[in-house]
Amino acid sequence: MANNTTHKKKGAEEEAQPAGEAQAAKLHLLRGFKDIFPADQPYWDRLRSLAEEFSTAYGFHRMDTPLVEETALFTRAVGDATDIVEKEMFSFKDRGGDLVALRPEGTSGVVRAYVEHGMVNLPQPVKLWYFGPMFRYDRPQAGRLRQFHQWGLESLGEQHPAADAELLAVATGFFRELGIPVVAQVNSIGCAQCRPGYVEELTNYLKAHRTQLSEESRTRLGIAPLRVLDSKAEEDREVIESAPQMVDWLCDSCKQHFIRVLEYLDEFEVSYALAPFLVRGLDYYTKTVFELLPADVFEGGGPISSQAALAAGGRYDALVEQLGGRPTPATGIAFGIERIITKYREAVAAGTAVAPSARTLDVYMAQLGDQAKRKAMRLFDALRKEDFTVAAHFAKDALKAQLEHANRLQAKLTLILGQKEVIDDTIIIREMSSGIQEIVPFKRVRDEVRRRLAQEEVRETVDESLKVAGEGEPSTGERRTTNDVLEEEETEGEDDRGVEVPSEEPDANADEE
RNA sequence: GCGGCCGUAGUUCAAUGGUAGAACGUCGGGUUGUGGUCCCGAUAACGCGGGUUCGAUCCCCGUCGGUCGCCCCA
Repeated sequence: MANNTTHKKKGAEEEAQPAGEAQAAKLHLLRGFKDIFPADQPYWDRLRSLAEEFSTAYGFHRMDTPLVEETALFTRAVGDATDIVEKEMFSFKDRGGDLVALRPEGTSGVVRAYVEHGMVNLPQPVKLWYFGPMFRYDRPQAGRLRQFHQWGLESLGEQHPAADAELLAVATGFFRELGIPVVAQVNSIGCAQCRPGYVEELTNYLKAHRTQLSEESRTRLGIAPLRVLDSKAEEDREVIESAPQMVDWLCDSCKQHFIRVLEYLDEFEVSYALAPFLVRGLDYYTKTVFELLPADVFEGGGPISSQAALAAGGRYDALVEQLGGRPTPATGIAFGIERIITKYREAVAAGTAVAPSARTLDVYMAQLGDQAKRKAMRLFDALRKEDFTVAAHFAKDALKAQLEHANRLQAKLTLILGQKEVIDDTIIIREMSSGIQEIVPFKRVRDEVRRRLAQEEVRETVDESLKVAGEGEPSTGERRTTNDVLEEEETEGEDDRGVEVPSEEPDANADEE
């Protein structure tokens, strides 16, 4: 795992040494890792807050588990024959000699915590959610990173099929809210009772058709026959299509369970597609499994990209016991945040989704001269305490530079405090969009800021409603909206809507010092 | 782990077997109390190592990295 790094570092050091005081060696990101820039944050914030909103609405509670766990946890939970464990785990010996790993997925840690802390003794089910980074030492490509983020939900101690359906309901609601059309694919892969029989049948079938299979599938046949089913190789298609299907081999209880999951999906108004050949890569799944794919991967009929799944999950009734707990049924789902953000951006670019709103800046505090600087610092703090978003650059002296800064930050208002204003006990308020500015008594500055920001909001609301109303000429309906909003504003702020000239008396508003 | 394509300023791109240009950005100035436009100036790059060559950023090999695909997965 340290290969590239080591090479790189070695090279860099050798280079840096002879150079002596010359430039230090350049450092850079590890392969498959990404920085998340300020410009990206609105997207992340949106997903994080939406994830929290949906999790909470459906009764899940936040659970954070460590990024590092004993390697054994994952080999036991995920399965030591899976690729995730076999060749993709960031596993290493720590300084104490323990074999530890960066978590490759979220369920294992949650289940470990459930068992370790005796959550069986809590009212069941225990519904938990998490959001955080996962690590897999994979070769990076589209939709795949070595550090990526997942939002996950787990219902522990619940065997009811409604719990599975609920997860799909959360997922489809979430994607609808974001504006990303998805298709839910659902299947059941049975349990320890019925799956072995099916696997045997399938293996026999596949062996019988061995010669028609791709080389890859032939190899897989010996290791994981189920995996042959989701082969994307063209030559496999025919064989797979007429292969025996798990649904026909489900035992009664699995069958009943699956049917009821589907019924509940109807109740939740989740549209889904049966995917008889959907199997999942983690060993712990039983019964229900599902994947949510962006709807557009089905367009054009081409092969479905392998990194397409935006979310996936299923039931894992055996896992808790496998990790040393009492037999406890459970079901869960995980969302791939980076993949979702990619789709979300596409949808925004296509105009089918609304861009996340960036943080706006209410006030920029500009100052000239040392005395003004000091006074501005106090005002800055006062404004901040009133929950305005405020920015300033007290290290800059030139007004020009400060206004440039304000402009770049897209401040709505800039307050300008110079020597003259300090002497007069006034301050300048500049509206950045129009460039109109006004001198007001220093005491009134907070009220004035509040008033102008309220107006600004009204303007934005009006803009929005005009936009939403569409391309037609402004109708009377919209005009009414405008008036309504303004009226509301008036009752609250008692301004006659004099736009830029607020000569209201400052009826003895509380001084603040 | 395997394969394809790619690797030039902070970014997006260009040119060239004799060490490189632009745009945008950034910084400064025009405007020492006024931004978003404009004008002027500055800034800054050939991923690394080796080979071929009188000489390589250009050709070859390797490596690292990026990207896409396979495997696998969110």
